[in-house]
Amino acid sequence: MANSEKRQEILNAALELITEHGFHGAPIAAIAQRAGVGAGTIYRYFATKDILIIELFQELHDKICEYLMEGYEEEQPFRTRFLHLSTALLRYFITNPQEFRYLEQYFNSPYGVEFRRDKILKSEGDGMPYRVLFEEGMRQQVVRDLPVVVLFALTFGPLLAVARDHILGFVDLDERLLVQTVEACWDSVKVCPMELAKKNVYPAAE
Amino acid sequence: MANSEKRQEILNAALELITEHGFHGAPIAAIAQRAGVGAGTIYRYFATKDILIIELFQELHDKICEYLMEGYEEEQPFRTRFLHLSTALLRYFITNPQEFRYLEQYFNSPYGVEFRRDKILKSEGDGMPYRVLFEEGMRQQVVRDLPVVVLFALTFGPLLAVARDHILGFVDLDERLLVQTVEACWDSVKVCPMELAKKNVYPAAE
DNA sequence: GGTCTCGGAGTGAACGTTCACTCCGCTATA
DNA sequence: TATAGCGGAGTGAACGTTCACTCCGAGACC
Repeated sequence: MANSEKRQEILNAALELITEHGFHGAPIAAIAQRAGVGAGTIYRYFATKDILIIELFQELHDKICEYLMEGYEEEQPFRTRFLHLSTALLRYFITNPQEFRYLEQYFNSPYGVEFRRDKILKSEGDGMPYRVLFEEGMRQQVVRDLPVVVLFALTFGPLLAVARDHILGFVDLDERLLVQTVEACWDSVKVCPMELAKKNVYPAAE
Repeated sequence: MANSEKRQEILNAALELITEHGFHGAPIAAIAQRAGVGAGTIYRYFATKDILIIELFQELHDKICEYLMEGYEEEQPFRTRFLHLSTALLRYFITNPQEFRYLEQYFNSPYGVEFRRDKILKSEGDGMPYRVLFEEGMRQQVVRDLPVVVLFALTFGPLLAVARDHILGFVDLDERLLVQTVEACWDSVKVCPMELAKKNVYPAAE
């Protein structure tokens, strides 16, 4: 087994075991066994278990970002762009349940809080298509005038919840239902036409 | 210290420590110390640590249900009822951050999955005002025709996410913003007037 | 009333288990 | 043979749980 192959085997084994049994139910010894290496070998590639967990997250994160941007076009209208990103994200999750479960655990742990703190506080839009979409959309009165954090919550909250429920078997998200769900999310983020009309006709009323 | 007082002290200590450090960062020894009792005493009230965790959850759950139903009136229109429940829930969370953090951890663990499996599979609406609201709302074409699980996701997904972000200090949810957020949730759950009109005029188109 | 007895709640040191991590001998390759 | 990478038994710390013991207040008896 080549060098980098062994590293990948360790990451795969960690993904599988952590997905099945959680961070605390996946001891280094078990990861080593499933990867077909010795326990000590893991420490030749990752200084600590924490670092293994973080690097695994970063690999998955990069993979998803790449997937989301496939076929994404800045020139499309806001709604189209939102639907593209969100359906792609949801579709990725339900076709890669293992990766989803890992990410879910990661975000619901102190690791994830740190990650989000970084992302939110540094206000650059680099590589964050959603942020750009929301900020530009607010300027053009297509997206509600709410803090970006709230818009994120309105979008990712439902998406993560339905993905989880689908994977747990609580609902069967076929393509039609998936699109309906994402459209519903959009309706919570967009400025609805009636509100917009009211604002423009009686600007002082607000 | 009376008998039941001691039990409450243990529950309080567990709530504090688990909120601060997670399930795995709150050893029985530490809970006992904070509660001012011996480690062995805890096992006179709770057979295992798991049972302590589950009973603590049930106490908090009951408390919230009671709070939500204060001033709730079945006769009000759907939107009013939805806003009542959801603003109450969100307000409860941000004024009781410790309880929220505990519930969040609980739901994001195997305990929570079991709980939700029970709640979803038994389709009785007993003590579940949201479920009644959604099912009745769908029949009257006020709420979108989606699986109840998806409607739950559209509602609780954003609410939990913004509550968490408020508590972590990523956003400041004042009363105005809180209501705006809940209204946005409603817009993802309700049937929007244009859709309804379309459906009624061209019923065959769908 | 004073003293003795007893039941059971309370205690915390000790136990067995599990874990992340280390260390040193082994092996494959050149 | 020399070297670099690897393996897995070993290590100490930390955990949930147990159990032999302490302590105290309520009755029983004088």
